[in-house]
Amino acid sequence: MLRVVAKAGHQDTRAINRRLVLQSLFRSDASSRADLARLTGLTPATVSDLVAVLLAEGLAEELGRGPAKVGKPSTLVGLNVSSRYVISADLSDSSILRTAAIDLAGKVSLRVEREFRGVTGEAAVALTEEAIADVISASPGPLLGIGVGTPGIVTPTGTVVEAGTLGWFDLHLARRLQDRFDLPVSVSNDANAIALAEYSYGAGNSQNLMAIKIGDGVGAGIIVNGHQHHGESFSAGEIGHVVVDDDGPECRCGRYGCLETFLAVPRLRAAIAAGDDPGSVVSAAGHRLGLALTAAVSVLDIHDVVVSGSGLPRQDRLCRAALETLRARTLANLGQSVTIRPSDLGDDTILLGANVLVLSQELGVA
Amino acid sequence: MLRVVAKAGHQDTRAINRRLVLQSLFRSDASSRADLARLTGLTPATVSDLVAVLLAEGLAEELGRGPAKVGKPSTLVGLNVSSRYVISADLSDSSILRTAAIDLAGKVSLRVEREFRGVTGEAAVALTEEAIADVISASPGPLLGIGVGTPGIVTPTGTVVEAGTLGWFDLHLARRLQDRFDLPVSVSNDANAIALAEYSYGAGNSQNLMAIKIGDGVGAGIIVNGHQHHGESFSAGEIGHVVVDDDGPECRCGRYGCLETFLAVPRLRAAIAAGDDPGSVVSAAGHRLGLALTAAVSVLDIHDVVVSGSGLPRQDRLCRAALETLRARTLANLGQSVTIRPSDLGDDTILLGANVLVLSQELGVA
DNA sequence: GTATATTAGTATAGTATTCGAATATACTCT
DNA sequence: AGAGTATATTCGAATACTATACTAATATAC
Repeated sequence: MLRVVAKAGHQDTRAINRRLVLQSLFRSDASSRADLARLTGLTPATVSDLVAVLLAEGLAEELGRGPAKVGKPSTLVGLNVSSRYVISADLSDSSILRTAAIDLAGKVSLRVEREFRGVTGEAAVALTEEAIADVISASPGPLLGIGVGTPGIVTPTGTVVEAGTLGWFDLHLARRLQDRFDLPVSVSNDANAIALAEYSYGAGNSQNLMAIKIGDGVGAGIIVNGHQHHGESFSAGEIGHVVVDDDGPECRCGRYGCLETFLAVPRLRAAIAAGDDPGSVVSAAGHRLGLALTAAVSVLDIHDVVVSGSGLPRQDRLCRAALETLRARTLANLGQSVTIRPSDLGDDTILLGANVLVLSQELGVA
Repeated sequence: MLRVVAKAGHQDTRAINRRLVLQSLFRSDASSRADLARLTGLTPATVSDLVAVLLAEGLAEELGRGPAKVGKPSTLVGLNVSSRYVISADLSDSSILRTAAIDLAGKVSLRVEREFRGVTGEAAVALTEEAIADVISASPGPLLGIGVGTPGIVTPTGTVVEAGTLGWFDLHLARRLQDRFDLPVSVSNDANAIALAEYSYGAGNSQNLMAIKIGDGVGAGIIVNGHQHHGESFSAGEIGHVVVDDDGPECRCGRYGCLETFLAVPRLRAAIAAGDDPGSVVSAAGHRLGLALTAAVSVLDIHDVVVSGSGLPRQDRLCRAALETLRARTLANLGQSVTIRPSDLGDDTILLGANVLVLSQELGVA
């Protein structure tokens, strides 16, 4: 079991209870202090105190009278969704760099995009900083922090260990941005960001979730027990280079038959362009995905798998094929419980995931 | 990210700091209060206070003078390893029921075993209670709690959802034992218990670990980020019925080519008895294990895989074969970091795991 | 042999934060 | 109008931390 690593003092108690109240505010549009006390288990006195702080900070706002019942009428308190904004950046697309300001309700209220093709190394850092600076300067309110979703291997402290497409190696991106903008910065792998977004804003509501990101490559982000899972060397989710067919085509990694060789968008496109029936191509790819998922899903007992990929054709069919294969190859019990579904969060998924990261880091919510 | 679910008060602060001190005591044989303060980050005054409590409870004991250096000599404080005992039960073996009393150092100080073959349902509960009662009555000191490792699907609250071999379905074993013995009870799946034991007492020292239990069936226990992972329906680790060969032999689950059909001890024995070369049989089984592990290990980025099975022949060879297959089928980087090794904790692994469960539940250590 | 420095541990006062109880408030119901 | 009820605040007690000062016991330098 996880060792306790830090001592606790009064402020920690306070921080936990504050988070509890904030979480309640995030979940419902309006609650009275009495409601919050019941929800959190805290005494009314403590809740009043905490709410006063949140009101003073502007995070919460009073919303007038509650419904009239017997007794003193309640004063409703709600989250002030436009009191803070998160700056999010999505570096996962090799052709376009997306940045946005997102309010506390998760609504994108401002967007800045930049042509991104071919930019790597320091130039990519500079371009990212530029775009972020633009959003910040036009941002509609005070900022909570900056969240970034990037391809590659990322540590929880925001160092990009390796991101080949961007030419980044051991780049402490979080520190760079922190120094530049003097704001808290959180960085996450793009697939992990998708998982976070799905966890907080998606259709499912389980504590364990896997998000498959299909693009030029194939990766996965995992939520285990409500937490992002990074893995021993921060490489959790590396599913693209699992071999699923010993006689498969050559992969850019040098092996043959990696999942990526069947599932990456360019491969799918190429197969379809070559005249193969699109349905069959996608089904075959889904089958391979199912092969790779079976063991992982079984071992983790995950019921919620989300597939996300822009420009990915026939996602429904892909998911169906994957599920079919998975069901044929694991316990009936598990197979019946698992769903594999396309993401329904659209093109902003990674931006939203980066937003969740900051919300969770800075406010302890989402 | 995981929602905070409970409010915090003064006692929680206290509990966390107490755990910190206890953990330090568990880790080293003797430390001065000043050492503990440095280790935990707490002030000397707080440490003194907490140590006083632990001394009063008998959990800690003073051990005389520390080494003479400049300044006032220190008084060493250490864990009193015989101040509490955990009662552990291992129900995983279909022929023998093992119970033991284990001291705080993890040493088995008393053993009671019972013939177990064929006993199921209520009779199995009765037999378990009997054996536990025997250990308790002969136990060498005050008890911390009861820990049980059992086959089957077990919830974190100690309900055995399903344990076919024992004929248990929806049995709230923890409550039964709690009512009978008036002690805290923790119950865990046997493979999970092995994982816990390896995590706390094993050779590795990573926060992510997978333990493969090979017996009549095949299961896995997983430690993710220092925590036991139960999965969405408490079935995490179900790896035995992942299909690894479409043309494999029929499995008791009705499918063909499940991992179990290659790896379960009876299957291995049968193959060897049939005259096949033992080395080849084991290698082939290891290969299948590697197939099943590849995706799971890749997705979770686990570096430490432990194989445990009593009566399992040539474990070294099995592990080597599994690793070889795994390396051939995933990223070189990951493959190089992964180790697959036989357990070195012997026949008491599950007892020790159940012990860890109780230590972690009741003292917040291990 | 004495003064000084150093480390251990405790005692005391101050502070943060929660909790419980009492109280003020403002409404509905009769 | 008066009783009843739920909301919210105020106030004091309790808890457990931190900081600071203090005592104790030793080694070391001279």
